[in-house]
Amino acid sequence: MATTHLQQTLKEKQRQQREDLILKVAEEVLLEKGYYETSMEEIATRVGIAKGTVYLHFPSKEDLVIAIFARDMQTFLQGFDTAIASQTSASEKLTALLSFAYTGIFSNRTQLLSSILNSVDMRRIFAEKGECLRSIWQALAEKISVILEEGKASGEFDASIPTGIMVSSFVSLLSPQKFERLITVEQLPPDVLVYYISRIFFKGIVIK
Amino acid sequence: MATTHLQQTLKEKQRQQREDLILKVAEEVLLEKGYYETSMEEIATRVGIAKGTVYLHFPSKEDLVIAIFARDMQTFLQGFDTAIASQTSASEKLTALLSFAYTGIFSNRTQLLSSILNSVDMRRIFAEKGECLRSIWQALAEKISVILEEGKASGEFDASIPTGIMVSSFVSLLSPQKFERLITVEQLPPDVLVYYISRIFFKGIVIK
Amino acid sequence: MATTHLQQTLKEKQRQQREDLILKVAEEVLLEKGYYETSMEEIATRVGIAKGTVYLHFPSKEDLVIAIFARDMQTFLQGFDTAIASQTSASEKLTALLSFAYTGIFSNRTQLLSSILNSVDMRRIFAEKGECLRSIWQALAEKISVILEEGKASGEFDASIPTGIMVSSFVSLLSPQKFERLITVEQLPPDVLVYYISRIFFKGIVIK
Amino acid sequence: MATTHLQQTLKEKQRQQREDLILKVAEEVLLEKGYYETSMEEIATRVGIAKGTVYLHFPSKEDLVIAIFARDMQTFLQGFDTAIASQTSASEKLTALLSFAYTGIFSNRTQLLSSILNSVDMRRIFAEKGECLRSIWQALAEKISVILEEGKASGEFDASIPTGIMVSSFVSLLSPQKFERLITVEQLPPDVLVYYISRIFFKGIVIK
DNA sequence: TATGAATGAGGATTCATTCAT
DNA sequence: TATGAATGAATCCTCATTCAT
Repeated sequence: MATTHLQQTLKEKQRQQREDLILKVAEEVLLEKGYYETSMEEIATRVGIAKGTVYLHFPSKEDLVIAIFARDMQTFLQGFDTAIASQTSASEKLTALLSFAYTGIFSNRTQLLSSILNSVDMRRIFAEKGECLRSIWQALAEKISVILEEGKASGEFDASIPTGIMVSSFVSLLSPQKFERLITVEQLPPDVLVYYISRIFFKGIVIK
Repeated sequence: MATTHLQQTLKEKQRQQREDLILKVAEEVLLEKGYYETSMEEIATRVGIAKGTVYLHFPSKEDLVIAIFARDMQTFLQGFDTAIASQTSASEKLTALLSFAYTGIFSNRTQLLSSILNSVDMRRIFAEKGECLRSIWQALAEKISVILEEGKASGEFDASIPTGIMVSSFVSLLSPQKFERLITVEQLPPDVLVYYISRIFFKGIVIK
Repeated sequence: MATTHLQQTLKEKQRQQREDLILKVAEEVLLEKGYYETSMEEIATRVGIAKGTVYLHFPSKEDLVIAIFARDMQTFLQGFDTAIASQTSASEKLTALLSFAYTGIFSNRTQLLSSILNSVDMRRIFAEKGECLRSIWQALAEKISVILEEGKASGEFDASIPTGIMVSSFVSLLSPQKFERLITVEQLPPDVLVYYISRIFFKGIVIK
Repeated sequence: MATTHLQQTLKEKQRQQREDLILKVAEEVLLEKGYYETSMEEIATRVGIAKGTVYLHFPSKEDLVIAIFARDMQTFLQGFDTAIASQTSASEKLTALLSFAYTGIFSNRTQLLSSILNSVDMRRIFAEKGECLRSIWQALAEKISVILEEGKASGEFDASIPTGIMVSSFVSLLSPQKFERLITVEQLPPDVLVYYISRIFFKGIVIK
């Protein structure tokens, strides 16, 4: 019995591992080729399993992609909390977020998140199937919102600017798309980039 | 002779009109559905012509899409110049640009431009066929760059922030993607949005 | 009245000339590209007229092709008679025919005739529409048949070989397909080729 | 393990069988309709499988056709060797070849081979993709060449006729195209036909 | 459970033919 | 009469998904 149960758990663990591997590989291919140029075949091959096996984990290509994003956003949400945990002021928290998005292992995922979320194709998919994603996204926007409100309350941020616009602006600056060239081609160190972006977001480009 | 010539012109004009109509419709469908979910058939049907007729104007789906972007960017470039023509200070020019991007008839196109240019799928197509687009894009970035340099030279803008980062930040804020919800769902008037975005970009969100 | 009639004739002549030109050009393209790779568009363009104009002369692509072959076979039939006119013995006549097929301006057409008649595609077309062709072909086979019978009657040819098989064998050797390489690549002069082919046909390859 | 291996072999065998069936059916349709009138759809339907399945075996229509010819020529080459194995003199060998080409199950294939190889359309396809075919063809011509040279060396054949011309003539007489009518319409038994053709090729039609 | 062969809907593209001008 | 824009049937090919083994 106990053995059976352990085997159960072992199998479950293996299953989980494989699922994670599929998600990881699929994410890579997706980032490289985009949704429509990515075939289930290629994902399976790269993982080293058969096409059918992917379907044992995810009922459809759409669901697979949604799972990728769900996981990424979840991870992001967690990293998010970790990143702001050690910070006190609202602006420090936001800077820490930028840092988290542009630096280290997560930069690739941020890239994926924003790059694909922006595409019309993805939007359609999420519009139909991605209810769970929207809620995570909501949570994210809410967290940023809270920080901004905190900053306003403490007199740090300009309370006359609507929080919603602040959130959107911040999110815009958090998408690595537009800054990619600076990092890859012009070899700008990510932390320098983060420094300047936060400076712009907080103090603007105008000399006072 | 004169008649022939006029007919020539007339036909040419009709051809041009149809081509414009195809571009317009295709742009709409593209914006709704994205590249891969858009079929030539649907474009043709919506225009009210046969599939084959589309091919009389554009040799392939890719070419059609590239034509759309080329036209949009061209139009944008022109509107751009018009928009900044009557402005004197660098910050006024940038605000005018934001205004141009978010207000009036062009807002849809800005949407398309940024929404599709960001998709991985489009990137691949443009990487192969869209040399002309890259040059227009270069021109655009260059123009913004010039304005920012002007502002720096006149002491208006903070010269210690690299222009490249300023450009990317500005372009980020110029993509309507992230602000779309505010306009459509929360009914925020575009000019109010522009007011706040420019305020953030110029002065930041921190209280001095 | 007379003028009208002359004009009529003139127009008719022009029409005939154009029709001939279309046939000539179409024949060239056909020889180069084969039936299915040849488009009506290309024929028209090469002639220097519009696609629709071709249809004023030939109701369909199939009909155009049939017209080409009808003309070619007609020409061949005439050249045939001219070629054998000055010959007396049956074998001289056949040699003259080989010479006619492989030498001079007609070699191209012989090529076309045999090359296309052999293709399955053409067969289908001729099976459906080419009744006229079959009759010309009949006439041709009949003429060769007559010469062979003459030769048999005069004791020149071996009467124990069925004439039908002789005809088919002769026609086989008359198709430039298999000998093309010898002429183009190995630069064998056509008349030398004719010399040897007739020698094989008449005396065989065995040493007596 | 053994089971797995056997299953492997079984599957492989089934796959091979299906592939052979596709080739066989495709060959039939091709012979009936020619390359361009043959659709992948029809081939699939006649085999009793779906369109896509054909593509599991052959990456494109062109490749399918090339595979047909490759197999046919291979088979021909083998039958060729078998046919001449039991013969001693050069002329007996050549007669055996004619017999092989016109008699029995291979007659259809000979038909296809010569009928399609002669069409301009096929030529174009093979020019692009059919390198392997050319080499097989070379081998065939070479084998015939060798037999003819043998015959010349043994004093059997007339050494004053160039071997190349002999080869081409022989190949011409080996194409069933021109003799088809005799067999199908006039009900001439193939072996009688072979008898006369070889007689013509060896001794000619002239009475000595 | 894992496989991968089979499916077939879907879409881009071509081109013979028609017909309004 | 000549044109060439418009048509749409036809075809190749892809790939997400299913299912027998």
